[in-house]
Amino acid sequence: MAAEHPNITQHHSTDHTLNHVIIEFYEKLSSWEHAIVRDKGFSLSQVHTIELLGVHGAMRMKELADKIGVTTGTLTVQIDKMVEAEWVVRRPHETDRRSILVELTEKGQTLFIEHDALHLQLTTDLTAGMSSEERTVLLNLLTRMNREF
Amino acid sequence: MAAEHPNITQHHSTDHTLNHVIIEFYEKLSSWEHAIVRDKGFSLSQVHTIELLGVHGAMRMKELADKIGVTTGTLTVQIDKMVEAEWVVRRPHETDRRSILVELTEKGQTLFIEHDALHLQLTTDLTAGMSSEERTVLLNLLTRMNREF
DNA sequence: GGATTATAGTTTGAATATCAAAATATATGA
DNA sequence: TCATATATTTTGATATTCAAACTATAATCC
Repeated sequence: MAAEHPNITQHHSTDHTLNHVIIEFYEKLSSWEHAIVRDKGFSLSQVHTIELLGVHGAMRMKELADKIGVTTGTLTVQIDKMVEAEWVVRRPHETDRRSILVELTEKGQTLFIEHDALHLQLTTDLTAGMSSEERTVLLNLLTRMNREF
Repeated sequence: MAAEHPNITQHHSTDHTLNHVIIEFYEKLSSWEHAIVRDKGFSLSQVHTIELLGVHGAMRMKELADKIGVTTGTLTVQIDKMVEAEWVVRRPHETDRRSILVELTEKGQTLFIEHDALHLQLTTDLTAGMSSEERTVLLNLLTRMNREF
């Protein structure tokens, strides 16, 4: 048993290996995001909120809370602060008067675009050694995984 | 401009699309992990710690803190609790007397294995629609990305 | 329709997690 | 040796989080 990797036996199936590679990828992204976030003075959840709103557009509180993985109570106070900072606004849902939509302000958009550019740089760096065909294949495979979530 | 996706223009380059797919994948994994964690009564950081120690084996405090994305001060109190719960132990570093190695106990190993099984199930589900060749390609591409981090 | 149950969001108070800075111990290099 | 750098812990203040109670609206059932 290798002293430095006590929990990995040598002859995993592809599935096990793939699983660990995904976990490693997730951990590394998570660590990268953490570092970015701390530098900018946001919390991790706030950046996730900006990312989600930036990529998906306006969303209900409940939907957002589910996607981030926090309770709606937690999200309420978080969104309060983000409204205060003028990154997002609340507006009523068109058809469901219980619901509230949250969306990025212009300032929030700018933050999203800046943060997105950092992600793009990372993605570019990580895939620098790939051919354009390989990047296309990766895009295809990840898209299909996202659909299955 | 599509009302529901105000921030995504229609004609992105592959790189932009790939970037957003990676972000989406990360957000979804993060949300999944959050939900798992809340059910079990751990914190997200604690599970990351268990994952990291499980996959990498024993690690120094500093190294662990960097990978998780917290300060060493934060990690100290977190590890205190995990030692208390008998999931990990501290032991001196062989050559550097400033450093402390953290490693999983048998109980911690069991937790890791249980958590890892959930991840494996997720990975299996997400790649259920792929051929074995596609899974191999995915493994190859992700491994190369991990190396570039 | 009217009553009941479910869902969306907010508020509150307590518990927890986080950081920055100071303190201690050891290592490294001039 | 002395000065500087690194690893960890401690501390006190701040921020985050949850669960539960509460309000408002929607959906369902008789």
